[in-house]
Amino acid sequence: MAQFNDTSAEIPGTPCLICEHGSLAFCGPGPGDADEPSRLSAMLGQVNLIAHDSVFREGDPATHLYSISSGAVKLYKLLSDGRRQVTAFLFAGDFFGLALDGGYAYTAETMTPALLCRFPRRKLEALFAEVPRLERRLLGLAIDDLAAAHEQMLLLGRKTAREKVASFLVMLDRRAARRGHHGPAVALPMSRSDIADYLGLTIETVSRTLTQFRRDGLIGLPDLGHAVLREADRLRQIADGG
Amino acid sequence: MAQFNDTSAEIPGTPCLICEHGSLAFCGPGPGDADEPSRLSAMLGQVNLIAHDSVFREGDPATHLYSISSGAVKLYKLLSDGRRQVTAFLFAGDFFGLALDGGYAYTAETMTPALLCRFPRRKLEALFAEVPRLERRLLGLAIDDLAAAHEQMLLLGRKTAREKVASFLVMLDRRAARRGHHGPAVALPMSRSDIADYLGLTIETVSRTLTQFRRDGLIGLPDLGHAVLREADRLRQIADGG
DNA sequence: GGAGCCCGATGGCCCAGTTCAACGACACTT
DNA sequence: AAGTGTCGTTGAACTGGGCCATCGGGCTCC
Repeated sequence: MAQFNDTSAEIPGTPCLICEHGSLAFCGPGPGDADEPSRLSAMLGQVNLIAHDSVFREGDPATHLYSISSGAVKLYKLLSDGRRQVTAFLFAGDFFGLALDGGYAYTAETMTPALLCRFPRRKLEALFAEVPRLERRLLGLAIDDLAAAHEQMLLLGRKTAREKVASFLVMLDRRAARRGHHGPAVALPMSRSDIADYLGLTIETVSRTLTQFRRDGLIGLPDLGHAVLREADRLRQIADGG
Repeated sequence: MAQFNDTSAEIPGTPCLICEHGSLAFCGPGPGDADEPSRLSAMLGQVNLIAHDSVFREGDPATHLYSISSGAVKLYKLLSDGRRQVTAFLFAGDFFGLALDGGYAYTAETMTPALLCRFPRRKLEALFAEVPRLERRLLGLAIDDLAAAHEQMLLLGRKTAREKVASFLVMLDRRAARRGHHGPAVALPMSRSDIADYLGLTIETVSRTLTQFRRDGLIGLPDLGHAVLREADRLRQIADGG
């Protein structure tokens, strides 16, 4: 046996798959900084995780920033009695783990097998001084996250179950398109329970609402892991409260 | 993240009222940057607004960053049919208006007469190159906001009316203490309607829940604009799902 | 291959919170 | 001081979505 059997595998070829995602990922190189990717790749590590694996938990010391090379991740917070709020679904090119000394504000868990790039926070901060553009990009990403969080608050606080589910499908579709997935079906790597905890609903209501959309011809449900938006415009209308 | 979070500052006599708030405000100078306050004050403008005045609206071009010198401000988003989600209540020392080129993600409105400091975004960005610590502090504040937003998602998606109102009172109390207000009563400068739209409830439910807390001896309601937390620990317990 | 298990779908009932309505307390105006 | 508008409280009835129970399909593991 001339081979290692390391679970956190080293990836041959490119030093960081994530950088292929370019402008979507915060480690993507910019036009004017030819030396930046190599500096970054020198300090980043890769983590290979199976599905339903925990990346870190709420309150853990925030040691790394993560970026998703492949796979899907969810973020969530818990109440003491087990009630859960999923605050984000993340896919290839997305990043997470931005936190202060108080520790991570949420738990991060894979939904599928996933390859993550991670950067030690301390080392990244040292690099900020040399590559200011890096910090600028991180601030931009934080602002994007903030806008998404505000949008989700509007959904959770003021939308009906029907509007919530429509918003969810439209959001997944838009983000899949942004990642270059233009197929007819949107991937649903998360469970119905995850969807319910993301939308502030119960599993039953999510299930019923999806069934109703299917009966109304708005969507197709070829299998549990996919949805086809047959009437995307109508869904967008429903999502916005029409 | 001490590097992001280093907002501790001693405030000498400064031309900007906002800087009196020291560590709370992002324009407060740091120990090592003696020339920073003057650079900042050179580019900041002050805005004096009456109560219930609009600072900017969702979608407006994001020209300035704002910091509250005195008064109280609310942020909110609207659905097309008028449903509203208040996403934040802000007080002296808080800042808002962080946005990218897509424009502001929310509307900002005063709840009381307010004195705001504002910084032109473009000029501030130019200053980032000279004073990197500024950008670091802004990133730290954005991360704080993000954690608060996640906490609010948990509240909106998974807490009961009783837990929501308790959380709201406890949050106001904690933040008032942070601003140095240690009196017996918490100020409620917002209307019942604002509270309802912040908690994802109706005015009636907020009113009934406050009355119930008062009957149970948990709070006092000396007048419409104040609440006294008589059993703060019990309220904290309720807020966390106990 | 079948026993057990997990997950999602569906039906029926129920309740927390909404909706509708009335009313009282102020503040401002004439 | 009477008229009017705004805001908060309270009561009564309603309902959207939660809760509980059942069922069925696909999976893993003997």
